[in-house]
Amino acid sequence: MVEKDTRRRTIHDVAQAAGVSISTASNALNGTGRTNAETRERVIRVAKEIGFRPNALARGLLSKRSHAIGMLTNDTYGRLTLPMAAGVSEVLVDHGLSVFLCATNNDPRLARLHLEALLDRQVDGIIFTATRLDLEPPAELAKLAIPVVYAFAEGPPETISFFPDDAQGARLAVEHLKGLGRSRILHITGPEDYLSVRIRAEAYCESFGKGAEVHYGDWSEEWGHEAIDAVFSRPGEKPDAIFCGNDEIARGVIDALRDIGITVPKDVAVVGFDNWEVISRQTRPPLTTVDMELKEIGRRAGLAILRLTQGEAVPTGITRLSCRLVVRQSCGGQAG
Amino acid sequence: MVEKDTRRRTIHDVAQAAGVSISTASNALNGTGRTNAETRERVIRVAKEIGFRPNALARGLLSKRSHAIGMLTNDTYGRLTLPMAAGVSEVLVDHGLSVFLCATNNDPRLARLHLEALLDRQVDGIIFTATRLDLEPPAELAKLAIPVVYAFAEGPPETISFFPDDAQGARLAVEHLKGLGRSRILHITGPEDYLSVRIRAEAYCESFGKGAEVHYGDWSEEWGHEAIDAVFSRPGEKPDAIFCGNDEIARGVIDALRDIGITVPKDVAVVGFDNWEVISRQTRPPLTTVDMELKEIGRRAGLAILRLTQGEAVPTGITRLSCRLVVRQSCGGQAG
DNA sequence: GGAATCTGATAAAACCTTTTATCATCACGA
DNA sequence: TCGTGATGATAAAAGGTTTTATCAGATTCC
Repeated sequence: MVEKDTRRRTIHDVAQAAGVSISTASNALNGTGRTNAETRERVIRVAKEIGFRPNALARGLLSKRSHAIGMLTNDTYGRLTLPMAAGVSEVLVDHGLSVFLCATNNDPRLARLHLEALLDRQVDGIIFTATRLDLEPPAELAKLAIPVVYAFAEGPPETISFFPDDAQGARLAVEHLKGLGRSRILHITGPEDYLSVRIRAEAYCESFGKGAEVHYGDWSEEWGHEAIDAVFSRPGEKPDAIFCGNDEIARGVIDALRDIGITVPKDVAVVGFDNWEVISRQTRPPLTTVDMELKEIGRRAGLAILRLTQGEAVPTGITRLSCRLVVRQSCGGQAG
Repeated sequence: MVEKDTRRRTIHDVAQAAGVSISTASNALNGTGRTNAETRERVIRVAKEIGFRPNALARGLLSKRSHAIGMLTNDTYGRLTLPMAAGVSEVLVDHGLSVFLCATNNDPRLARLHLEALLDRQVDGIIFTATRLDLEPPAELAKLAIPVVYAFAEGPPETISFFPDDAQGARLAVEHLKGLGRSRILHITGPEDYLSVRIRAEAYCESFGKGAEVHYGDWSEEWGHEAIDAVFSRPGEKPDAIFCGNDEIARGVIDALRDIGITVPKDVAVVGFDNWEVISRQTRPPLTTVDMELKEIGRRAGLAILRLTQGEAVPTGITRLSCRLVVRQSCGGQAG
């Protein structure tokens, strides 16, 4: 009985089958050196026939480029990190780069463990992402010899970071509401110690002007309820629009309004933030909300790493990427 | 001005600094061969001093084990895949294995591209996960020379698959409701062409017995509303409990019940499926639901790959892992 | 004292690929 | 005929690590 050889084919096998030396095979396959057109064709044909694929480890060992990057994330695979990872991967896969995903779960020990593993693997670069903008990235990162890009996280000076443009997103929401004729717009949002919360609140105040009113709380539906109950039970003029810090709060707001007999969007228009579809599509009415374009942030971060690994320069500093307003039915206007 | 040497330290540097040969250094560091205790200590100390870490590429090239695995997933980083990825990573990181995450986005071209990249990188194994149990995994997978494990997906015969135990999960829900004295339990669930939907429905019917009633629909809150409206507007006896196919449906059901003046859990108890916390924690009252323990599925899949790469045998076939009932307030009972 | 055994260290091969330098062959011009 | 250049192929080195086989020296035993 003949044993089938299950070994992977190497360039040695190609050379032997094509009747040339290893170096000639390599030159032919990579288009380097000087090779006769006929031999080159033959080598390529033979390589395809026997199913040769170069060993990335050997290649990386020599070139000192592993064609892999690491993605280090702060959180346990939350909803922010993953769309970004999709964007990163999307940009890189066609350039032959693969992505190691490392969840540090906010544990410094785990972060160091993963970081060391990545360096041992000679990754070409690292993308660091966080769930909160104002969370400090591990200091070791800044000292590495390989490129590092921060996405949804801010690195030290002279590094490269990508963020959603929170201020522009907030303005988008407020301008939309103003454009629909709303004049008493409230802002109900998350905890004030989040940087993004402060930026959005500030942009809201500037854009809306006199009469702006911000209610800080937490990221829950519960809080949306509470805030509405408080606002509508006090005397005086009532708001005709609510700009919410995220979609969960918006959902609570909408439910609370319905409970006290106020119609959305006729009496009060509501805008959310995040476009977390499981929530925003399922509210009644479906929620108009600000999408942070996380996938695009991932794409840009991936592109930056790609350029850096190719030795090109990428401008340092923070790049803020535009948010997009997703119009559904919670504001009235064209969609009714 | 002296240039700082930014090169990574190699075992050659260690050997030189310790005044021994490369082989001795290797033996000392790995505890192989015969080494004098004193020399061994010295080598280890020197290695630590100059910050030596072995190059994983070189190591992998020789040992033919890259100490990395690939995770191939069907969906665009959905909520099912990611808890599993966390579980996988959690098990493997302490064994020095890293994880390549590849999202195929249901595109066969992309799947092949990623698969080839993984093989070129000499990964030690592959975990395939899908968003739907009855989706066919790519056929190439079965022919690979490296171990493959399926998580939340079924491989061909003689392969290794891990699933949540849908039947047990459904029984858990029904028994819980029965134990609380509920006697007219309805099942409102997703599309009948999902295998898991059929399994859960069947288990519900068996466990509940005579009078079982299944309503198939889609995975939306909308559908939960509709179903409740239909059931409660028809004549005859009304249910006192609803077992829902997922948390979104359950949320729709709870909202619909409130709208028609029926109190949860006093008049009708509700159980969900998935324990998708953004929903299950935020319903009013918070939802009692079945958790599929996705992270545990990931852990088991990771463990299986680990064993296989170490040459140990792992029993083939489908392993169904128990679901867990998360008791909140939507059923009454001890939690009120 | 000489053979046998043991100890500790090392040289060299191997893993697979790319690249540099070398070599052989042939054509061509002087 | 000899040198010059160009062409096409190849041997060898390099990358960093592990492993096998070898070697020198010390120890033990008769």
